[in-house]
Amino acid sequence: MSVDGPVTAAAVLRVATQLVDGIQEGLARRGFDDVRPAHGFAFARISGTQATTADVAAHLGITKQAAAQLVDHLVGRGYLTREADPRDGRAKLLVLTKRGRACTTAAEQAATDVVQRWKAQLPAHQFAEMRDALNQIAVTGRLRPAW
Amino acid sequence: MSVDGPVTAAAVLRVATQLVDGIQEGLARRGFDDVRPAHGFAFARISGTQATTADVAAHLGITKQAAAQLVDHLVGRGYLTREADPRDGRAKLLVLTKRGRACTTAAEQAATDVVQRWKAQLPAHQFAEMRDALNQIAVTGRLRPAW
DNA sequence: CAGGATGGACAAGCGGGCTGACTATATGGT
DNA sequence: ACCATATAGTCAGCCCGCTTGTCCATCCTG
Repeated sequence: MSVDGPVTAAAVLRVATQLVDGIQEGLARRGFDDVRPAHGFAFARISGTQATTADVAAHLGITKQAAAQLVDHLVGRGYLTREADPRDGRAKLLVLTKRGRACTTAAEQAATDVVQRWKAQLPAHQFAEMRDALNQIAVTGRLRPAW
Repeated sequence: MSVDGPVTAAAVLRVATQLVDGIQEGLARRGFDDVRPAHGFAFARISGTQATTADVAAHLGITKQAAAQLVDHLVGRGYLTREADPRDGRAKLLVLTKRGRACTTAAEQAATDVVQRWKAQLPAHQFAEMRDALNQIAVTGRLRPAW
């Protein structure tokens, strides 16, 4: 471990870089060239349970002003709409448009493509072990849009 | 795979986030609170074979102006010095100071700490499988300081 | 119903990266 | 030997994403 700690760490970063780059590239190839990784994390939150801009901010670990700016971008590009929240006069619910849902799907496909490439490079049992191990150590972690 | 592609992808990102955050936090705890992840990647290049600012730029995938700025910061903070290159009158070799070497060591220790935590959460054979799998799929990837 | 918490917006600023232009030195072809 | 091209580094100006600070409107709790 005294030597392979840093090596394993570097491998993790390389793999994550591959993934992020692969998703970006796959999205661009599918016609979504105006979204950044952080937008994907926002989509992930919005496509779950109902979300407001403040929810997105908390999810991404950024200020609500920054989140508002990000949401503005996505609204302007036709990925989202802001709808009045019937239960809270202050809040505006973020709703994915058809294009927004298509982008989410495309991102999932692109991510799957990358994972599939990894799977093809490894014996089946080793891929499964890696996948399960990652899921296990990831449970406590939050998802950050930047480093 | 149709469902666990995205799940595995998210796990990779969470794990990478844990690592980056852990390194940052570990460095701060050891007294290096004025370095960012990108600086670590610069150190990695500089502590290898002799490097110039342009080398760092190429390694990080940024412009040489941006790299010069980053190097300025590290020189100002006492992590690096710029020395004349005896073989090229234009170039300035980047040399780690004692503090720079100490920071590199601290970063490696912090990274190892994070990996060690993962190791403790998994059966030994599964950790080994994961580590080997990551190393295998990482070989082709470059290391990006940002996404 | 008062007082604090929360969603959202506006303004200003910062930092890290970018492009563009320039100097000085190296290098390779004629 | 000379000139053309490439490269290391710097200066200047800009942009974009995010920040802090401030404010309003609406909510929830005592």
